[in-house]
Amino acid sequence: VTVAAGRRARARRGEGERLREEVLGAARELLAETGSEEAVSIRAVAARVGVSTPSIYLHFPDKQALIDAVCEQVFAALDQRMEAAAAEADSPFEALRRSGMAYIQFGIENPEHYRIVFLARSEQDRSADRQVASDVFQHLVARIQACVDVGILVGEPFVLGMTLWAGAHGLTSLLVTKPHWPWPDVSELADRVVRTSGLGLALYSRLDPVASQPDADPDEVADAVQEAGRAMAETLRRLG
Amino acid sequence: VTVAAGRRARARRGEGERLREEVLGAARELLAETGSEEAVSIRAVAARVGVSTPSIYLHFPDKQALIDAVCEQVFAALDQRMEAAAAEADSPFEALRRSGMAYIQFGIENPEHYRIVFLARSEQDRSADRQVASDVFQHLVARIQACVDVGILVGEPFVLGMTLWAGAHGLTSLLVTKPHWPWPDVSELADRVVRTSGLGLALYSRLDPVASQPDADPDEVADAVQEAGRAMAETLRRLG
DNA sequence: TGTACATCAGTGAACGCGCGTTCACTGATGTAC
DNA sequence: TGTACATCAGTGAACGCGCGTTCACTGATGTAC
Repeated sequence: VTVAAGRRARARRGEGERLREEVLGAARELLAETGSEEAVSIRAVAARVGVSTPSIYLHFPDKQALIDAVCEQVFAALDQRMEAAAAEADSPFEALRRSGMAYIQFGIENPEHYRIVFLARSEQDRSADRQVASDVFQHLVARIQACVDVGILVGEPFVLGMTLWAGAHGLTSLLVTKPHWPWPDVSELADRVVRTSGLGLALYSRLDPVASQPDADPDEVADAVQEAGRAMAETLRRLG
Repeated sequence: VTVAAGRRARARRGEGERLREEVLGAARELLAETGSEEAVSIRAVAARVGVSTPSIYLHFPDKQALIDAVCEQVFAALDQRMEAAAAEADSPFEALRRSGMAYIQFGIENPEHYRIVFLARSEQDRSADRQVASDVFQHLVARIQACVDVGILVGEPFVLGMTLWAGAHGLTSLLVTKPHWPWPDVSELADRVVRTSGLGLALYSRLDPVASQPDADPDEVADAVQEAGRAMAETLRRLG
């Protein structure tokens, strides 16, 4: 926990809001350095900014409000990254893939921010979070809807979204929480996870429901898989 | 934080180890109730057992050792559940699927234990954890190896294992950290995620590497998908 | 141009709390003679 | 059968720490007259 170099110059009249931004920035930095909500104390944030502890309360009613504000910024940054990545693609499925990669990339680059936003227990009342988080999810659902529209995915976009989210989040959170694990090449693994989820989803959702039963006849399953693969290929050719 | 009913009876000579088990059990309970490492204090554990605070130090050198011992138990329980689930299957691929479902189920039933074991930042020095965690992972790799042996999956079991783990862990950790999210039917979603990961992995690993390039020709990709689906179906028929 | 005054942007000291850990101790239990 | 004593299983009180939060305050900045 580093203390600011000198005593911060006092803001002029009407510029009190400046401190708010500085506090938010310092909290974000401390979070990135320590990686746990508990480690970011009001006192540490104040010291980092170069201001006395009670000054924080001029702009945030309590500690939770400060943390919430940081989470909001993190969600917004993630959303922006994913949207930008998707915008570079020339097809809906590719857009989905790129946004998935951007998600994982964001987590890798900001492990501690990712941790508090997606790995900390979310209490029932953090409505700000919920709002912005659901922006991220709404955009995912929209990208999936585009894939459904062109026929590359079939099914209910909300549920498809959960499945894809689970895949990307799974890898990201493992990377974030187990940095000492003997990971193979990370970007290759990310690519693999994203493609596996996408292809798996495309295939699974085309599968005859009968073939998904635990007691399905093996030959029937085989036929269903082959047919699903054929149908998927046909869609790809049509779109290509 | 509940306090034990009465003062606990003192152990007889040579039965001092009994307290160790009681402390471990109380720590496990408190963890399940509060769900955060910080909330499980030495003082609370002692109170729950009905013993004075310094007594804990008779059996654990410090708080970290106590938490580590609890994690070890949780890993062991998870491993046991997955192995038992796999044992009921009559084919390697089905064993893999069942162990995946058991993993998610375990997380849902023990969200707070899951949280500290898989969602808390793991420091470099928790070697006990690493040991037991890798038991769980070794068993997963062995099950995947069995699938590779019969030809239903192709590739390097370690990397395949990461991908599957990411899928199951992704859903589980989302369920654990975002209980207020508007989840659809959870067991159906779990089934979907596990099957999607399995099928996706089987398909993806059979895909001609050329087709996985970002700039691959769409028709080539379509052909590769169709061929992979056909090859997968053939394997399923052969095994069925 | 000068001055009284309201407002704004902060500050210093203190509060009570729960925490991990240590230390010198106590008193029951078993054992040697 | 009785007694001195070592050992074992714990205890009570205290330590120093960092935390979130509150309260009465200060002093610079701008404005009204």
